[in-house]
Amino acid sequence: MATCIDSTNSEQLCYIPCNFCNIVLAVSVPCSNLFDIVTVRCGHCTNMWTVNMAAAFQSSSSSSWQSHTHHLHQVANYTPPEYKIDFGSSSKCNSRNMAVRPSLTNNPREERIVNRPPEKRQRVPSAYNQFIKEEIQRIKANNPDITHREAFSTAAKNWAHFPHIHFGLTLETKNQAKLGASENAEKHIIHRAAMPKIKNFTF
DNA sequence: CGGTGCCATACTGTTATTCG
DNA sequence: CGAATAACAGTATGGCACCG
Repeated sequence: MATCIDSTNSEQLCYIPCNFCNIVLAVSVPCSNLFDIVTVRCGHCTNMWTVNMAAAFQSSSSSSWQSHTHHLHQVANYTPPEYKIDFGSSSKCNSRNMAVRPSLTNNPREERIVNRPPEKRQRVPSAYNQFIKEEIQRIKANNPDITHREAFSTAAKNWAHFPHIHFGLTLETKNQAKLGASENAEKHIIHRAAMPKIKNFTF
C-alpha cells in the first residue's frame, strides 16, 4: 500500500496512493505516529480516508521497495503546486497540516515552461517559508502577547542566525562554513525540542 | 457595519532579463 | 552562452481603507 522512505530523524516521508484518484501522495509523518491510524485527505480530489501506518509500514517490504524506487525518485523531484493534507481525526496529530505532492510524473523542466500561469505564478513554498510559518506559530505560542510583526521579525532572525538548521538542507556545507559565525548567536539558541518539525523536501 | 483587499514585516528561491 | 542582476512569489496575520 504505502511506501515509506527515510526523511529525517523526526519524520518519515511516506507515499500513500489515494483510494479515490490513485494519485500517490507524499506524506510527511512524525515518527511518533508511524504506527498510528491517521486520516489522510487528498489534496487533489479532497477525499479523506484512514491509513493504518503500521500496516502500511509492514506492507512496504524490501521486495516491493525495488519496484518503487524509480517511481519515488520521480516523485521526489517533482515540484507541482502544493497540496495540503491533514490528520484531522488522529488524536496525536490533529492540528498538523502536511505538505504533500501528487505523484504526477511530468517532466519538471517541461512543466516549468508550459504550465506557467499567464499572470501569477504558483510556487511551492520554500524551506524558508515553511520555517517562518511554523516559527511564527511557535513564537506566538510561547509569547501570546507578542505582535505578529515582532513574531515575524524574530522568526526571520532565527532563520538568519541558524543557517545550519535550515530543515537539514545543505547541512554539511553550510554548517562547515558558518559554524564559527553561529557561535556568536548562541544567545538566540532555540530549544531544539520546540523547533518546527523539519521536512526534508527534495525538490 | 460587515466583507474584501491590500500592505506591512524578513528573507529566500525561482524566474526573467540584461550584458559581456 | 554563462554570469549577474532584478523582480516577484511565498510564508501568517493584524491593521487599515474602501465599498455596498
